[in-house]
Amino acid sequence: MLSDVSKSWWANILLYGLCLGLLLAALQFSQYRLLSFGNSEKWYMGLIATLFAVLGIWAGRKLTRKPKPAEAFIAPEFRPKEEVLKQLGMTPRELEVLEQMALGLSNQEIAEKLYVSLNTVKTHTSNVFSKLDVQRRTQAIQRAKALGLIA
Amino acid sequence: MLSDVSKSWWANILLYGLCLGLLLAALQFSQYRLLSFGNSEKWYMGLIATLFAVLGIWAGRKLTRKPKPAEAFIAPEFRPKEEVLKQLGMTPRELEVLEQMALGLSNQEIAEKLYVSLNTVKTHTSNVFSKLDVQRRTQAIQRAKALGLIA
DNA sequence: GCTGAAATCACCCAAAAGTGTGAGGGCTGA
DNA sequence: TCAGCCCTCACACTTTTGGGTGATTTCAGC
Repeated sequence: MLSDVSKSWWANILLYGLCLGLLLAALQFSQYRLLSFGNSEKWYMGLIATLFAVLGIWAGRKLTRKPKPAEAFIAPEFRPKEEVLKQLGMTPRELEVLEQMALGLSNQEIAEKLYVSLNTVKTHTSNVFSKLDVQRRTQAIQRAKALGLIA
Repeated sequence: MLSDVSKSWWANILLYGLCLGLLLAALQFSQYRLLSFGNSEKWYMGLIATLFAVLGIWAGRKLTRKPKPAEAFIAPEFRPKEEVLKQLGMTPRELEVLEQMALGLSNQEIAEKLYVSLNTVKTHTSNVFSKLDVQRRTQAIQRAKALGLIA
């Protein structure tokens, strides 16, 4: 099955292919008028070449540039990698605590934000650390980002 | 004065401009042979157009793609923003400690790595925190990254 | 030679973080 | 219904971190 990203990629290919085809057709059509102009073909050819070069640059930019958030086909929201989460056995609550941790909050602040006790947060953080195989929260944040668990 | 980045940019422009010029020259030259071929110009023109489209795509890619480490003109090493450092009054040693901190090391580990005492590291970290206007190391790392002080 | 910035270190104290154990309640699938 | 997972919380303990003060040394600049 196709992901959203690859689908939009194919849409781009089709779009630009269509543009190219149209331009080629226009080129074909213009041949008839051109021939009556005699030896000015040289300049005409240069014009066509330049036109296609510009088109190529434009297409190249469009095709290779990363889509900006505003123009993206799909929402660029962050999604934690589910397979990694499952593999580590990370529970939803633990991930939540991890996210707050990455925001620079203290355990106490996390507890207040999530409406649980400080001890509960400590339990979660401990579990997170052992699952990520780290000793400190700074390492946990690093690792979680590297694994794509948090933004 | 030109920065290294903008210098390489101009070098790219020159290079691709040269390629374009060469191709145009080749086009001019080939006109003579072409004319004797009679009405096969149509296909020839299409070929030229395709050629330039490909060239354009190639140039577009080259011009807009971020240079990879291996192919970059200049070393893509991280450079902390000097003006921000000066503005914050961050000393070289403090920055060094900050970097180690961002690697997830404890104060003790930083002390061993930098061959100083734990107390010295604590002094540095304290200074870093007050200069970055934060209370915890997690926040300091966040802020330093946001300010472009560390990678 | 004086001054100031930077780096070094010590000591003390408080707060936060991390470790380990135990335990109760809720929800779910076998 | 019952085992298993998850979430919750407590308590005790150690380690780490952060804050404040003060001191010494080195070194560049005036």
